[in-house]
Amino acid sequence: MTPPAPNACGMDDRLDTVFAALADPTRRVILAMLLEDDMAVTDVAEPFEMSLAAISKHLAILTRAGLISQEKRGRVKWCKLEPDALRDASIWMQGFGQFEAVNLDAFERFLEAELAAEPPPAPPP
Amino acid sequence: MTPPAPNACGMDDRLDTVFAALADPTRRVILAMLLEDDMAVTDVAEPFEMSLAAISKHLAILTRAGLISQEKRGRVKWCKLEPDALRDASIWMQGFGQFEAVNLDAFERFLEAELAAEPPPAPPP
DNA sequence: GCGATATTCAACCAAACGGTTGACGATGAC
DNA sequence: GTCATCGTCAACCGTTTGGTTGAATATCGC
Repeated sequence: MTPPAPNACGMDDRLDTVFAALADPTRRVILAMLLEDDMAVTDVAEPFEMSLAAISKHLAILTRAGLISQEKRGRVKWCKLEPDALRDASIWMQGFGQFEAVNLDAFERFLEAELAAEPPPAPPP
Repeated sequence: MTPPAPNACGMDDRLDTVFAALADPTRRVILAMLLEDDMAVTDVAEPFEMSLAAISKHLAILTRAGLISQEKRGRVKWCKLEPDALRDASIWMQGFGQFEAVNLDAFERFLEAELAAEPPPAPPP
């Protein structure tokens, strides 16, 4: 069999870091907290029972994955959710990456056609 | 602040294992291979440049995450994609905004339509 | 300048990960 | 029965991960 083209467009490393970042419950909770509002590092750490340094490391991992951005204003560093970084991962999950952009476009057209045809079945509550 | 309810419904451990499983490029390629067809462990391993035992471990991780199932028929163990396991992860990601949850049903119909259109490259029987 | 606050850095630790090799238990072919 | 094939297990190895602590670096308020 042909080698399974593991990194067709360089997106693979990105997916590595994004999925790895999402694999930790602390980091997922942090993302959920940032969904409500931007927060300073100290405030992010406050509800957790671990050291500030540990939270700082988690935030660095989230930043490297592109899932948040950090901006220092004065002596406090503000953390901001960057939900766009989830998009690639979401797209991968739809197509498992191996169906190149061409097919994804086709899939989108397919979805549009479907939505035009049927009334959508009201997603589960 | 209130403790950030890290595991509201017990889905958290599930998400841990699913995202961790997806964080490895080898495993993502395996999932993509299984998207085309069920495969025996040996056939899954064939295109990779690592030992069969390593692939066996990867498959065990994917199985523990619920992303595939394995059924032994005779002396060959068949691996089958279980895309439903992606649903929880997708729903979690959906909480972060603008992307839709994976529409697996639509994606499967799309794949069937595509496979009916083109002659497939004949995966191993 | 001085002390308090905010954050990271550095060194360390235990545990998990991703890989190897070799032995092993099933199963199928003959 | 014998032999090859399929797949896992067990032990090992180096690296990464998730956490700790304590020192260091900015920055703010005074």
